[in-house]
Amino acid sequence: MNRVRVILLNAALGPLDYRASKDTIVEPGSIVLAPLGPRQIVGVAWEPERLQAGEVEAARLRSLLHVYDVPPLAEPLRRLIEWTADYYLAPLASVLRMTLPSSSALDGARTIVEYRATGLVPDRMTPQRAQALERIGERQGLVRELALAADVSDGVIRGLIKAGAIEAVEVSVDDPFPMPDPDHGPPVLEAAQREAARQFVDAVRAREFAPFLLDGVTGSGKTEVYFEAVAEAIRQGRQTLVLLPEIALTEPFLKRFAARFGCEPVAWHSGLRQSQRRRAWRAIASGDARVVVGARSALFLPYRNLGLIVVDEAHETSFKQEDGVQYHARDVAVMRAKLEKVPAILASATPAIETRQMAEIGVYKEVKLPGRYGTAEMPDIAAIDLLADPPPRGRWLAPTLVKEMEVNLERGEQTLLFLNRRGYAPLTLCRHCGHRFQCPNCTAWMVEHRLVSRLACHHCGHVMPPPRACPECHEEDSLVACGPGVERIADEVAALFPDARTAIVTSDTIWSPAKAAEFVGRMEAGDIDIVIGTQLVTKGYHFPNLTLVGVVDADLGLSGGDLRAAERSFQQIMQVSGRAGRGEKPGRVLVQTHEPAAPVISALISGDAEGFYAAETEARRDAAMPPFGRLAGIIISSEDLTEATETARLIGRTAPRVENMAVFGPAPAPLAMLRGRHRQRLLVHAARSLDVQDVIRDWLGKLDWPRGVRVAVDVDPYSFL
DNA sequence: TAAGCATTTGGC
DNA sequence: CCAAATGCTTAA
Repeated sequence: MNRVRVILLNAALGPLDYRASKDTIVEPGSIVLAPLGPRQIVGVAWEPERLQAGEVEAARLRSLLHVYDVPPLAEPLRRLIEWTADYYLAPLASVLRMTLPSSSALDGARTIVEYRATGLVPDRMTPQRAQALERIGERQGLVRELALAADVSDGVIRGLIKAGAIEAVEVSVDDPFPMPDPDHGPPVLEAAQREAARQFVDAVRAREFAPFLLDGVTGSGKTEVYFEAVAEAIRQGRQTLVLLPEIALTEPFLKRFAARFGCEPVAWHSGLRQSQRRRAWRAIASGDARVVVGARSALFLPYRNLGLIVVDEAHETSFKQEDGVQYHARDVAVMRAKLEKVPAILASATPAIETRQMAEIGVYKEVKLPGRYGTAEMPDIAAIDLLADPPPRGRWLAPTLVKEMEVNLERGEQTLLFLNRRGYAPLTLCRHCGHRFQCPNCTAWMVEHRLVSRLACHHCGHVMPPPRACPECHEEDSLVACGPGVERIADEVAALFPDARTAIVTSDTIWSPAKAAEFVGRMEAGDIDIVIGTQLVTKGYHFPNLTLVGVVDADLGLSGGDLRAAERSFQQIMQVSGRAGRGEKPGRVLVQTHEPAAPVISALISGDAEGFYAAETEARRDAAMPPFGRLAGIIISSEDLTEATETARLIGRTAPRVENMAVFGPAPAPLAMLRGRHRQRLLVHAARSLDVQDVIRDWLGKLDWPRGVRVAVDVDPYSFL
């Protein structure tokens, strides 16, 4: 009898021991099916010495039901799972869940039976049989398909099978993915790109951990450069993982990849169907999937033979997972590269201060691309002072911007208006009694979406039809929209330029790779003159005829006031500006602001990115904020207000006194209610040298709170709501 | 996390 | 009095 320690896919349970018969060796990493009470549940065998479990005598152990016939999770991945659970204070089972597919994908290789000719001539030949054999030739398929192709009945085919002229072959339904060809479409690189590519190729060959920051302005050809590293990994028969921030980005990426390597890579994202997920997972686990492109969740897949990790648009905050295990995919990617002993390339035109700092102190190697590729120049950025040059009442586009749009339209060039606000208006109120429409489940206004005629909460998804009368004072037609969203800007554009063809690009209109592809197609064909979009359009698109960008409200991002507000605004406007003038025509960017003198705006206009970064970095250093200090948020939530506040107070009261650590709060979270749960927050601020996770684990581990109260720890938080 | 069992609630 | 709803325990 063997004792096997198993982590079950159950976040509430620690590791449990099971029995396996003497002759079945269950090595660590094996995926197993275990009985749990009356249920059967998937789990993974683990090194017993690495996990504590309650001692259960051998006689009481139950037997494992099954060991799945898939490759066991390799050691580097097991260590990554442990590290992630440890660092982000998450249950091992929750991290493990991101690695494993649904149980149907684990079942044995599913095959179907197909038929093909053996070349054997049957003893008894008939005209139908001769016709069938002739027409079938090399073809292989189901009986029905062969009969159809040969224009004979099923019976004829069956007869031939019996006679031995046609044989059965087992075929896997998990079709292999096409193999990318590293020499399919080699690019023409400029000198700086060649030098950068050479460093990456060398690193892939070295088979050692090597973190890089690939830093170059938008349009400098970063993708072509890291593609050379991907090509090298393919040549070595090793796998590459490319992380992208959002699926909306994947479509143009897949096209570029296909142009370079002759076929599309394997995509991994939440939109995959069950069968696609199964096929991709198995190909990744077997090593057959050579290049995998995915969002965050592709990070924990069981690559058998990883050779390279790339994080594209590495500054994107969407790499931070905000529910479940609150991990930062960029940071976990670097850790995985370290454990797998492979290079990691973080590519960005506007790297995060955290990443720049790592390059600064020499932990990451910085590889810079100096200018834009080819003849393209960086766009010219200017501010529009909304106090000096205000839009007419009830309008949001300043006359200067409108004039530029008009000129651009006449020239037949494309314009992009950027406003990071979905819907028509962020707030609706009654002009008679002042009633404001609030979400019943969240501390948030209901946002009007006029295109679908709904009021929607952007936090919980609650929707309602816009009422004709105010629910408070019952006055009819008294509701007014306050402030602009992209739909309202689109209305304004339609009023100003009735003949212009416009498109709204937000997560409401571009919610699938197919939608993104359609939009890209229309842009490239010149079927769109003016795009109005949210941050979705700041990402990775390349439209040569897009020459004017208008930032509708540059001050919006600064209102939140968290530690990264200025940095984020800067990155966002730099990225959206980077969409302009990517072809031969120069680009122009107009930034509407109430505060043209604000450091962010003046840095953008003067092009002094370095100065801005330096000042931000110093401010962070002075305040001992990340990356010079550490933060962790503790979020307490419950449907019951009293329980939430009581628990938050308990946690605050029992905060340990530790040197180099301060605890702030509890206080009601800015989003005091979310999805029907009342929320309280604490913030832990500590020195870099302190193991905050350990302190918090110890602190919360001693406490008890009512069922129904959730306490979540957000290590290295990005959201302070 | 989810099933199974015990206890409470409330409809008639 | 019974069925449904709610709560608590347990899992190797």
